Amino acid sequence: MENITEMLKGVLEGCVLEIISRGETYGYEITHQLRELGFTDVVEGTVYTITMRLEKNNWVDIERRPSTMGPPRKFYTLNAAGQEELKAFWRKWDFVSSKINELKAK
Amino acid sequence: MENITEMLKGVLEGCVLEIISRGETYGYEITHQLRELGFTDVVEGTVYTITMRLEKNNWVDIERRPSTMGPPRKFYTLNAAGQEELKAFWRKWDFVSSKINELKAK
DNA sequence: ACAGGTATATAGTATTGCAGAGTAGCTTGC
DNA sequence: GCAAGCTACTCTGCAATACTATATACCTGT
Repeated sequence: MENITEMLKGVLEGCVLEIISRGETYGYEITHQLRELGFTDVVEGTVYTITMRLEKNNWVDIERRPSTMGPPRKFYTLNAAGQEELKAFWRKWDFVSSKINELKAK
Repeated sequence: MENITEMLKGVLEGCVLEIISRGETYGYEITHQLRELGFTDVVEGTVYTITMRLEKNNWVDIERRPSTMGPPRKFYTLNAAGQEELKAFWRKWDFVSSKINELKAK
């Protein structure tokens, strides 16, 4: 897919929230899930800046655990504030996407 | 609607392209059309930066004409490159929005 | 004269995704 | 033992974009 960078701004964070809400997970795995979704160019650095933001905003709980596959993993789970934020994200997404599809159809 | 600024990044420009493609129009009117669409907080300055970008990228033809309602208007029409860009925008939108809706539904 | 709507223009700021690189742990094969 | 390759987190600097705030200017109505 051609360059979709700008279009991902403001939605990638929401996608990460949604992925974490499905169950405890960590940065590297989130990256791979986003790529599997179709956003093939997402790199670890990008996801890292997002998870750092989630931490800073206190939307996630964190637990560090060792891995047999490499260095320790930092597992994230959504806390109450994070779940509120996720809801807000989908509200915004439904609004914006419906408006844009309206424009497209008209 | 709560703050949708970040979500508009990368799509607002496409909306402006679409609006211009419907027929010759100018910045101030584009702003009002976006507001009518539902993006009520869009201001003239924002649209101006977008139209400047369209000019810079040579996606529009420009004609300046006097108005009976105030200062002269700068009318925009999409040229061939602009129409290509509009098509590319919708391709990207369809891709990204389908992936996000897929994530939402899963 | 003044207020208010119409209309373009611009400087400065915040947010966000990305490129590029570094550090570190574990497994496999030579 | 050790290099290669995957796993995994971290950090810096950058580019793109929407917004804030303001300035300028034209016209109409009071």
